[in-house]
Formats: sequence, C-alpha cells, structure tokens
Amino acid sequence: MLLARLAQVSREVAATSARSRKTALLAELFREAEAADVPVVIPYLAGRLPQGRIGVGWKVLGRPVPPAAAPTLTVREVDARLTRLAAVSGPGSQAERTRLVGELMGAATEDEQRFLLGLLTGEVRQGALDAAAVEGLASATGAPAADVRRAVMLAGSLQAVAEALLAEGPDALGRFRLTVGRPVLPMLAHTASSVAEAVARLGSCAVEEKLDGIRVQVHRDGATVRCCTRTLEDITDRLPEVTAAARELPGERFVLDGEVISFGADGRPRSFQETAGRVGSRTDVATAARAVPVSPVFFDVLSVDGRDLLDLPLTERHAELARLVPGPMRVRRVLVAGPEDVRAAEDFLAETLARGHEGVVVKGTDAPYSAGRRGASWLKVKPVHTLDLVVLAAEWGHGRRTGKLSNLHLGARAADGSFVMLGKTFKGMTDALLTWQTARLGELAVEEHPWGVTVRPELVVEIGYDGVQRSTRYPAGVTLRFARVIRYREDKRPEDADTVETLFAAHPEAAP
DNA sequence: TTCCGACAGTGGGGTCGCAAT
DNA sequence: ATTGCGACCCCACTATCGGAA
Repeated sequence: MLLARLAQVSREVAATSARSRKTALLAELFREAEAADVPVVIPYLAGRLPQGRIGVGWKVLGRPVPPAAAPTLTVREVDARLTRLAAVSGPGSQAERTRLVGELMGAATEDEQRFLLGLLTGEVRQGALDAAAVEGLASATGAPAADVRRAVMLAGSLQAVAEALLAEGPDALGRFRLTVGRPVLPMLAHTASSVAEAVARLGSCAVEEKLDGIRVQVHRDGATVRCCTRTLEDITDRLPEVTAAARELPGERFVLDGEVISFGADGRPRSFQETAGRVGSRTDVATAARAVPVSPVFFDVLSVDGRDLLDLPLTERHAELARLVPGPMRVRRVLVAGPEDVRAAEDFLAETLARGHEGVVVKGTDAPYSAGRRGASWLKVKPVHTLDLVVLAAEWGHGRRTGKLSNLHLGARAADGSFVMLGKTFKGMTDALLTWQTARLGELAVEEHPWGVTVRPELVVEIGYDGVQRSTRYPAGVTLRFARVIRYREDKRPEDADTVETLFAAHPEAAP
C-alpha cells in the first residue's frame, strides 16, 4: 500500500467531525490493506509508530525539504527506513538521523510530508486515534467493537489484536485473555470536587489514600517479576526493591496494581519530584536506590494463581489482595456505606493529607476492574488551592487555538510592586473566554513577539493549582503544579493580587 | 429529547540520558 | 563540563459526538 493512500485517508478523517464517518474511512482502509501491511497501517492510522518514539523531534526534522512530485513510497518502505533510523546511535547519530529523515521527506509528496510530520512529532491531529482505530478494525472484520476493545486493553497493544483479527477473523479475539507477564492497560480515575460529591455519586464505596508517586503494575510468575508503568513501559530493572518485595509475597503467580513511592526516614512521603527522579534513573540504579529507596504500595489485584479477577467486584478483589499482600504494603482505606457516612470519608481525607499524601480515590465497592478505561467508579479527590495572579504575557495557541492568545504567563506581586513569574497555564478556558482574553490582552499589549505578546500587568486572574514544586526556571525558585484558570477577576486591580509571601505562607515547606 | 460517557486536543513542568558544543 | 533535545513521568480541563436514559 502506498503511503499516499494513508495520507489521503488521514486528511479525510481530519476533515469530518462525525465519528461514524471517521470510523467508516478507517475501516475501508483496513479492508484494503494486505496482510503484510497491517502491522504498519494500523499503528500509523492510530497516530503511532510501531517502533515507538525514535529520537526524532522538531530539531532533527530540520529545514523543510522540497517534496517529491509523485507518490512512490509504500508504507512498508517507510517502516523499513524508520526501523533503520531508530537503530542509529553513538557520536554523529543526530546528524545521521537528520540526513535519513531528510532523505525520507525528499521522497514524499507534500501530502505525505504533512502526514509523516504529524506521525514523527506525535501530532497527527485527525481527531481520531486509538478509539476510532478500534471501531474501524471492528467494522472491517465484523467483530463486535466491545470485544475488540477488550482484547486491546488485555493485550496492551492494538497492533497485536489487529494482526490476529485480520488474519484469522473474530474467533482470534478469544485468545486475548489476561496473562501473567503481559501488561494490561490500567484502570484510571475521574475527578470529583469533594469527598461528599464522590460518595453521593457512588453510594457504597472504599475511600483509599492517593499516593503521589509512579503507577506500577507488577507481574510475578514464579521467580520472574516484571514491573511496568501506566503506559506499559517496562521498568523492572529500575525497581529492585519492588521485584524483591514481589518475590516475598505468598503467591507464585499474580498481577498487582499499585503505586511506587519513596518515603523519607521520618516515614513521610518524599516529593513527587524526588520519587520520579529516582524511578527515572537507569544508569546506576544501585546508587540511586541507596539515596532514594522506593516502596510499592498496592491497591488492586487483577489475577492470582491463574484466576482472572478483572470482572469481580472491588470487594472481592480486595479480599484477594488482603490475602496476598501484607497491610503495610497496601494503601490505607476506609469503607463507607453511603452518603449518611460521609463524615468518616472526610475525616479519612484529612488524615491522609496530614500524613503528607495527595488526596484520596473513592471507589465503588461493586465495580469491576475496567482495564484501559477511565471508569466512573473511581473518583479522585484532591484539595485545590487558589491564588489571584496577574497576567504578564500570553502566547499564541496552536491547532484549534490558532489565532487565539492561549498560554498565560502568571505573576505574583513582589514587595517592591514588581511581579514575579510563577509559571504558565492554558487550562480551564472556554472558547468564549479565549476569544475574550485575546481581545482584552490585545488592548493591553506593550510588545509583540513571534510567540505572543507581553502586556501591561493589569489583568487579575484566579488560578487553581495542586501545590508548588521546586523550579530552576522561575525566579522565586518554585512553580505552580497543574495551574488552571478558574475565572478572571475584573473586580480586582493588580495591587490586590496575591504576593509571593502569600504563596510561601500557604506552602511553608516550599519557602526558601 | 436531553443527558452524559468517552475521546481527542491543548499544552504545563520536572528529570533523566545522550549527543553536541 | 555544560547545554539542548527527546522521552516519559505526573496532570486539568473543554468541546464534541453519539449512545443511553
């Protein structure tokens, strides 16, 4: 199959907003694909490279190359070239990758170049990625979409399911079961604004502490232990403590879901930055582990001794977890019967925060484990802090925000009346707000840049954030974590804005 | 008919490892 | 030695479609 055909379909998919039409276009293409093209066509249309990320970003892509006049590239040829490119390493590798990318782009037509650019940078922007590819695949093969989706979640891979399905038909789906040693996409949580809201929505529930670490899925099969992240990246080699802990447990074959986090000598959790830095260390794990030891803390079990527990209610899965994993290695939790019991849940949240954790996750007791889904039966609750800050500048948006001032530079008031930048945010804005702020900030602009405008510091905006973290980028030495716009405060003047001192008073642990 | 779940998009900041300078 | 880049960890929130209620 020619790459040009993929580029054409991607363009057509992007041009329609109807999901059913997107699915139909993808299904048509999957039907056309030869068997040998499938392992490439499927991930490409889901906006992914079979090789994963291959060390090509904006810098390596370099300057635009004149496009070819006629399409000649096949998808398999492109895949073979990218496999070679991914294997390049050592001194001079960046130049060699740049050369190979240039060669590839030179062989591509304008339409193909546009598609390849999106693929390589991870910005396909066709409004249809995994879910649409799953639907299209189901439609192309006559398999029920729900069965295909479930197989993909359990295989942790669209590609493997696609190959089996196109080669053998819908019967192949039965093969994709939960298997110890093969990572499963983890269940994710929605957000609730308060424990009361979460309990009201779920009724009978478990309230579990939410640790601010790295999600980890642990598979043990006899002496073999594998650990993977939320995106199914294998990090076994970086977590010797977790491997050892899993081997100590009284079970030979199981799959556990939890969080890996580092506790200080005082027993309190270290900051996310410290835990993430440790888990990110690959070159000298032993030294990193001595400085920042990590512990696994589990909250779910997906399989034990060959029994698949995914469809069991939380209560039953937790009973299995309690049999397998000792208390100190499980998250703390309380059971709440319903809204009449909300005080217990609120007290538990307060205790959890006092112990230095992030918040809680409220889970419906009857809910199964929905692999790969953001199930409505898991609701996280974290306290939200707010500050009134001043807009110092704004950056032009991209994609659907092109032409709108989007990303705001946020400043707190300093003692001398100047403003200290604390970070940026593009979150929390409706389209109407984007339009309004583009006009308003345009009036306040004092300087235009290629990236946006700097403005007179007059506009006050209420910002929500989850906490502060250390920063070398900003002058106060800290920045806001997950800052988002709540509302503009046109009733406030910049001299009413919050100060750096206010910030440090609210977060004394972050003060210099 | 209205409501709501799921998904894609729009990016934020930090840290590590590797290559370039 | 330092800097720049890419990958990947954490993540919030809005718009939209289409099935559920």
